[in-house]
Amino acid sequence: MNIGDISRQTGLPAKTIRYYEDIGLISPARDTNGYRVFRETDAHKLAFLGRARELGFAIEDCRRLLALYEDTERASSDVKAVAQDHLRQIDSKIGRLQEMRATLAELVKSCAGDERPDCPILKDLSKSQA
Amino acid sequence: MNIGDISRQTGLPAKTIRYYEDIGLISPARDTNGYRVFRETDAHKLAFLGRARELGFAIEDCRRLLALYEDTERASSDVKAVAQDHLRQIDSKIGRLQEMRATLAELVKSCAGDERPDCPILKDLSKSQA
DNA sequence: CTTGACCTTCCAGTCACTGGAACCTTTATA
DNA sequence: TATAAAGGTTCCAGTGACTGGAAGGTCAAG
Repeated sequence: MNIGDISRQTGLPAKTIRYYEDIGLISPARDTNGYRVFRETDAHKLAFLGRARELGFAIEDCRRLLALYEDTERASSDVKAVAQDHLRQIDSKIGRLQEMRATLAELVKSCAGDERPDCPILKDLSKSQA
Repeated sequence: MNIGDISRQTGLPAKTIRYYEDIGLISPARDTNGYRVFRETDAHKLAFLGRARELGFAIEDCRRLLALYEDTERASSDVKAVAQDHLRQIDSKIGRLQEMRATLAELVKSCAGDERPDCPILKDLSKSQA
């Protein structure tokens, strides 16, 4: 399988796949013409990576998860720890976004949105301390 | 006021303030020794920027908002449009994060987290299509 | 034999800073 | 007065996870 095939199969852009090789997440074989050759295991790893990235895991987390995936002696607690940590980070991100959202929604609601210059949004932004 | 003073006053790192000058958001005067000199208007602008960034506005949005802030002929609808657009983006971000969170929480819950290798998290990540 | 669809590498850009080096200026202290 | 500490300056490189584009090699079809 060439990079285009695997790209279609996994839904990952070819650029991304090359990048993953660059940073050592995968090491596909090479054909005599220099083309990358992807086998079953590469396909599996890429699918794994794609799914982990979808769940928001950072690349370094993906690296750790992939290592655990390939280590049949792993403890599930190690995997769980990575996931829990990520879950906490997602929660804090959501929290911060919801704070922003609340303030912003208030401001948007209070702004007439007409041709006049008077604007509570700008008023809020320009006040010294929140 | 030197950069250190304004940094303490606004809570923005000196590095950030220099960066804001670099990209043309502010243009503080210069002393004969080359030091930046910050006046009231600079202080106001920086406070404005700090607050807008806190609300998650992108730098280019900040630039637009600052321009509107300084344009006394502005229409509040222009401000509102920027804010609404940002609000929509925050909402979509929150939505995506909540989806991740839901899946991840399920997986974490289903994982024993002990010394055994069996792990539903890895199982999920390795399955071909979600 | 050429066209077009592949593939390759390498370099630069994204976003909003942040760290660090190398150096200059001002202020406080011995 | 010498010096050291605490400020200031510029410039370059790195962050994360790609993405775009240039310049060029390879392969199958007509």
